[in-house]
Amino acid sequence: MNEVNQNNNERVDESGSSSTSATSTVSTCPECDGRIIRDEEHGEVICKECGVVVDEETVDRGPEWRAFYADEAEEKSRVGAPTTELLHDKGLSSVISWENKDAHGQSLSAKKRQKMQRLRTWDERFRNRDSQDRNLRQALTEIERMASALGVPETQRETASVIYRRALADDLLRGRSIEGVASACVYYATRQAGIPRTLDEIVVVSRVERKEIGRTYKYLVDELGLAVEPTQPLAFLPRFASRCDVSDEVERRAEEILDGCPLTNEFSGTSPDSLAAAALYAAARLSNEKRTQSEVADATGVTTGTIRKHYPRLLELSSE
DNA sequence: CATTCGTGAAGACGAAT
DNA sequence: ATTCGATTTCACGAATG
Repeated sequence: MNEVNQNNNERVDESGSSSTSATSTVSTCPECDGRIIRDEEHGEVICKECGVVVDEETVDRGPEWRAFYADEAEEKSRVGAPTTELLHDKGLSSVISWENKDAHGQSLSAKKRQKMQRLRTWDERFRNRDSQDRNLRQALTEIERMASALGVPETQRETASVIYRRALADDLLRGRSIEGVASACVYYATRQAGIPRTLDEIVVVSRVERKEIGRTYKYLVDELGLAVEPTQPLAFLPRFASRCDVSDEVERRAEEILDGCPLTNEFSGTSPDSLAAAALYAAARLSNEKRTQSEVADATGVTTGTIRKHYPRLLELSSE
């Protein structure tokens, strides 16, 4: 009930901007100090630990307006207005009496009555929208709060918000707490981005039980027809490694171990975070940076027993 | 002495019915 | 909605270095 998150301290770059380092390799992430990797496929520079997209020296929060070369103009014109999903709009409210009387207390003609009835139904719709807005507003601050506590980058917060909006629009919130759905949205967003957090990690910053988050998540995925790829053990590795404070070499070794294991057959059904933890333990053991099982367990949220159970097979398969 | 290892009961989860 | 099978967790004691 203690532990967790000693590495999430916000570290702000006090030296301000400048730093005009050429477009060479950046090595540490401004958000979490993790390793920065160049993603050739998407032409992005990203942090493998938290998923932050680091473009040269700034985090890109908006559309790309500028094109530096002629060829880029086409590519970058994809964007529209620089909107953010994190904002909500205020609605106006008004009250319409239920009585069919005019301002003088006189009864209304049949025609006017019909008109008023139409107005009421519209009023009802707007009022309904208002309550949705309040709901949304609260949800968005929740998402913000949890995301920043977890070090989840902007883009993922936005997808979380988008999902929440869809859930709201599709009337999927009945009987569910705002927080629960918001938590599930954050969980989904991180998974979607390929930098998944554990349900346990979400629980730490959420006021909702793990069980409910899981249930809600599944519900959302089903109802909204969201496509989620099964989580890969490799996705957990960078964060786990940094929490165990092992060298890059050990991390790479753990990657190799996981690479060498066909997930489809041998390890189907084994939860990916368990495998990541086991691989990490195995890698540290192979190198001269041995960690105890309980150290790895504390850092990863996987129990010692589970690590024990898997690491021998991982070693076996990877050494062939 | 700390760490690792093996075990079984109990809970949680996904798939199938 | 319930049942079934597999996995994970937890707690314990034994073995190991």
